[in-house]
Amino acid sequence: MTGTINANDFDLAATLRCGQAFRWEPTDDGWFVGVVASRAWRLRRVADRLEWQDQSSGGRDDPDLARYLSLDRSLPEIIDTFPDDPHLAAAVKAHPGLRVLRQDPWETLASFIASSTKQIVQIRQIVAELARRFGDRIETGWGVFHTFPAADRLARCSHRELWDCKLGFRARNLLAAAQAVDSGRVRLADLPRMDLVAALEHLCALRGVGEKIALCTLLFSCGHDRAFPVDVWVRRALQRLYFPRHRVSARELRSFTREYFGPHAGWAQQYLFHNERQEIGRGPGTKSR
DNA sequence: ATCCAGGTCGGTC
DNA sequence: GACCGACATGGA
Repeated sequence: MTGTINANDFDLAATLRCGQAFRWEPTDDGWFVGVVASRAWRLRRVADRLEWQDQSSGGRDDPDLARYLSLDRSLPEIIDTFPDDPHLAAAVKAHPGLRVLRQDPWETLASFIASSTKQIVQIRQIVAELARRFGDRIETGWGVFHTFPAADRLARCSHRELWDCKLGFRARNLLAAAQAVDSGRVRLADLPRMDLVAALEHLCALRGVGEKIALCTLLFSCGHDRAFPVDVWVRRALQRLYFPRHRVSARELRSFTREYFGPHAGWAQQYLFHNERQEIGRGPGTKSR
């Protein structure tokens, strides 16, 4: 099937390549290809609309795509809630149209469990390998794809099988998480309607899941717009922009990020994160990365 | 070769 | 509470 949806205030490339999702790839003929809701898609910008195709030949139209891309929300209204400061304004101006996605909670949690002290390139490799080995195969006219394996599938993997996907010491954390989700001990479906603090605690019960990974999951897949994960990049940005005079403690940073950025703090975080990463490679003293 | 990566955990002081 | 090293692996 094919179709278009309204896509004002939307930057497809920035949204898919800003580090919140790990499975989208640009093609040389101008599309982005990936898998959402167990279906392969390709997407591209056409004028002020988003054109999409999926592999089904007569299947259903899908409102889930707009939801996945957060196109059902008003970006200007979200940005209006940001505090009025020049640093954040510059980050927003650098990538207007960047949106926080609503991804599948399990895929997001699993991906970020794999992310700890890994470069984004390597996270992408790990996630791709998990899908290739354990996901369901999807054939399309424009390539072969794999769904991200559900928790019950990974729960049946051996430690060695996960280890072989280059997970290293993260393998046992991912296996334990898969088993916890599969058994119902951790209930991802409840996270969106839980209080942010309660949801955070629920996820942090998992070994290998601390505040940062939990907040990424809650922001990128559960609609918790207030969740503000602080990683090395965001930490650097905040230190330089908001605390130039003294070195901030983790404690100070936590209270600052909880108070200052408002009800959609996580979106602000994503602008700062993406902007900080883009800075490298175009600033003076260019370190390539 | 050396450092660091979208961290977390279990020890110390 | 804060500071520190271990944990695996590979890219730069």
